[in-house]
Amino acid sequence: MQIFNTMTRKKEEFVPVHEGKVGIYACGPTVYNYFHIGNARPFIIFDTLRRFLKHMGYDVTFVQNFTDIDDKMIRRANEEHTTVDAIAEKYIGEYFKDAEALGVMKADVHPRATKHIGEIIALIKKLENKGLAYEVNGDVYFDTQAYRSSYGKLSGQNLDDLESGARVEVGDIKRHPMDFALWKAQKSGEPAWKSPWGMGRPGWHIECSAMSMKYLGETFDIHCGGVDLIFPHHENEIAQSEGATGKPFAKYWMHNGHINVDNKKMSKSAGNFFTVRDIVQEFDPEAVRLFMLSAHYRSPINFSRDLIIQASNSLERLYTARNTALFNRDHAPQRPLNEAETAFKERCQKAVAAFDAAMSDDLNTADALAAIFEHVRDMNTTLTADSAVEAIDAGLDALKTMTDVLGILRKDYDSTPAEVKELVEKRAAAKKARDFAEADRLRDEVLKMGYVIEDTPKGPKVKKA
RNA sequence: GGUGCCAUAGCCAAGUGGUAAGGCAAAGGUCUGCAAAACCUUCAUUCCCCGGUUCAAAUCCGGGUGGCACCUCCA
Repeated sequence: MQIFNTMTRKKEEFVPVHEGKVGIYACGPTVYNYFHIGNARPFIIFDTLRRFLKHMGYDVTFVQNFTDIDDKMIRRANEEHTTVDAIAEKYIGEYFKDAEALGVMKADVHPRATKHIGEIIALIKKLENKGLAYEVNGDVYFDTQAYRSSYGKLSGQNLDDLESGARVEVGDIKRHPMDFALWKAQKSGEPAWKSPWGMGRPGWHIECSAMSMKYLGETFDIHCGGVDLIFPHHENEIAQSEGATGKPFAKYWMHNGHINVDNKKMSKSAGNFFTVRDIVQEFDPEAVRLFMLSAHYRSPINFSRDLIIQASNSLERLYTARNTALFNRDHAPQRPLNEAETAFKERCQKAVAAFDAAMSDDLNTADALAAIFEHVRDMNTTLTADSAVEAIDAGLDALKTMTDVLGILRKDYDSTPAEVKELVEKRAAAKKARDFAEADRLRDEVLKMGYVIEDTPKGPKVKKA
């Protein structure tokens, strides 16, 4: 497949470091709160990347960290009058709830910074020995001057340009404004770990270097995250990792665009900030997922209720098509395919091929969705309750293959409760007796119970309202 | 100041040189006891504007206009 690599600013053919295997590191959340829809985008996008690579036959190792120690964590713990550890435990649990609702699979490894202090210290030590880090009063900083020639290659900026925009703080003890903390000396009341530089805690960037290399090797395939992480976070990860090992770090860098609200960046202060927890109270989480996949992952997208409703309606079309096929399948004859059905089966394969081609083009999910909708139209026009079971299965299998990659259509075709079924049968009898008033009354009753009746040549079909 | 991105129908959106995918919404029709769903038809001679290159431009080049992001540990 082709992947747009932020490092080269080009689409490149994906060639894994080890044949048949892919190692992916995704920057995960700081677990100080419920995550917001902006966080949800990379989770969904890179979960989709993972699913697609698996579908293409790769053995994928997916690593996503939890940042469980930093300023925000400490602040939150103080606000809630508890410990940083308790905050982490709580919001990691909440992360998994929301992630599951969105169809985001658990990573193969979810490393936490505080469980990798040893690896972090070892990495800092290595940088210190190479002359790329220095200690001041218990803080340790990365020496960007000593790494001058390579620093800035991801963000496409050199140190001189960066300096002009850098904020120099009064009383800064760093040698250079662009130097960044690898280790922070303990301040009173903060959690701290023992280190060669005294009690302290890791800086933000170093955890991702230490944990990604631990689980994926010093050189691995894909590193991903939001665009805002390009600088400084990912730039610093490269400096730390390649500085320490002398080897290339990640081969491909993928960055998703932001979600805006009213064309403005979401922010708490602007009051246009939505957590996933809030949104799923009102909308189907699958509609949120489909919304995220409806545009290319690198484009900025606007979030609004209207767009979630649009996505929700699109999703409905997909579910209806699947459920209709499933209903037809129950009445369909077991017989060899006729000519038209054989042609249909071939088109099913073509649909999946078109889907794969779209996804292979730097994860063009919008184009991939078009392949799904075209297949759905084909199913709706070709398949009936008189189609061969094999034909219906071909249609359903192709649909499932595609929607599984996108992580949508995850809900089963619910079985109808017995009391609803009974009313549906009574209505069918009334209808047959041409007592339409009674039939309509019973249909309304069923509707009140949350089910919709649709008449078909093979009898009534029931679905949730 | 430095570094980038974007502009396609009422809405969302794909399309990077060969004559505008797909979805939502809307309208008409077929089917239906009525519905629902589905299907058919309609819905951008045109892709922000002005120039240029080319047999050919939404796509390439130049210049505008408008919007957004990073350089603030924010995904």
